[in-house]
Amino acid sequence: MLLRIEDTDRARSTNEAIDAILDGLAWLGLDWDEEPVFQFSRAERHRLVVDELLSANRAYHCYSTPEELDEMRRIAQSEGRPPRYDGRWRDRTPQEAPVGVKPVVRLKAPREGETAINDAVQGRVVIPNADLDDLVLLRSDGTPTYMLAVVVDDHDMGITHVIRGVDHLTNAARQMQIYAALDWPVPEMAHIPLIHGPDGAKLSKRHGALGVEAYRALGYLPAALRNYLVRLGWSHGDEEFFSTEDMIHAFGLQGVGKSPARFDFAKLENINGHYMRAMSDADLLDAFRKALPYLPDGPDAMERLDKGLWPIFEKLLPALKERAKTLVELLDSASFLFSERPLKLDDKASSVLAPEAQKLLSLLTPQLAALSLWTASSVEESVRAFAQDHNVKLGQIAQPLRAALTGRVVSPPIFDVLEALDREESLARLADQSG
RNA sequence: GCGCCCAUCGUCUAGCGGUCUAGGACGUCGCCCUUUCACGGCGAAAACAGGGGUUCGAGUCCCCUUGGGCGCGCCA
Repeated sequence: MLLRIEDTDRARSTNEAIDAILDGLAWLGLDWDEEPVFQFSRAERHRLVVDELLSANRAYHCYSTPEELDEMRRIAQSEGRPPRYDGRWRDRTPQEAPVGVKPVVRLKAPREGETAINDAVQGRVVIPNADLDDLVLLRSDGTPTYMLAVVVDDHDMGITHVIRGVDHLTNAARQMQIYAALDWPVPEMAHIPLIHGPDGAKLSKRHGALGVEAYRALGYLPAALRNYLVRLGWSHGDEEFFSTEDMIHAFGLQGVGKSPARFDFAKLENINGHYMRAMSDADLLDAFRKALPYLPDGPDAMERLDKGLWPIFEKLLPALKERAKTLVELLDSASFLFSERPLKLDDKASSVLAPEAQKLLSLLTPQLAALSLWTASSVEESVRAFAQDHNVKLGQIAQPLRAALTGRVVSPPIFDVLEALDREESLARLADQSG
């Protein structure tokens, strides 16, 4: 697989922008083999193609200034016509060129008839040529535009399928005019629907859309995101889960619908949770460690876990992962492990630790301290006996225990927590809260 | 404004003229499991945008309306 970076817009193609693309794709697991091709490095080739077009009289120099073009569009708009370039330089000679104006090169596009796109997803789409003006091939500074560059590169690189968002549909028509002027065969085209925001409004950077890197910080797994994304606008019967292998076998343009989908975080979370549970503990641990630096408060948590707490984390991971839909939730649900004593209790935990409960805990603590063996089952046995002796339900002692040990009212099974925390830490936390 | 495209539960979708009293998934709501929360299991509510045609028969074909989206740069 080959990666091509379309960097013909020099101002926007900053190193940061390019790194963000590379980084995002790599994280998502969308790999490429050879060195990326930077489109701008092929500018010389693009200019050569334009020379051909010029000498074949399929393109021409245009001396209209940006101000002139603005004016043109404004007037057209006010007269109810489409805002287009009017082709005023189409058939003029260079002798008429105003001095001091650097020209652009425009394609001499057909003015009548229509251009048809045979699209694998959209079907046959016909655009009147009157709605397509003479697009710019070379800017006045001599650099190629994207419109020209894609066509030349796709042709030179032997691209068989052009698959992209519908926002490129009319570009496809324009590009076909370039193919036609060059007498080149047109690759298979497929324009897939766009993804909308949860509110149905458009999803774009300008409207709060997230870059790939944001999904990493949100704690999603690349495999889960891929799975979620592939099911947006495409389906394969009733199947919901697809491994990379499955996708490769099952995916086809025939299954792609034409209507746009809304992005639904609830479903993404569900799928992510599914992947987390389905993963082996070792793989999940690995994914978690890799993601940690990017998660909110992750670096801080990493520092604390590095102080010998990883074994405890690992021990509780099977219980923890049942309760988390994202890596962020996983981190949050594990935070009691490395919280410093005395623990800060959340509101619900404080109310669980009423005086009555505190009294029970102070009675239980010495009994636990006397245990010769500290395992989940030995502790459980002891606590169950305690509950019976004091004629309380298990929950009446388990909940205060949970509150005292985790600072919360929700956690993995409490006896597993006791075991993971170990005797010393558990007893210390109990002492902190049994007042 | 002009051009193009879209329209099944709240959301993602199955459906390619009769098997649809419309299926699955997420979400929601019950119940079960249970030391909490999850997981898991069982169950429920929930949709063919509206109107005309075509046809023996329309969610499925055609037209209109309405509602959405995309495009109209010396951006990509």
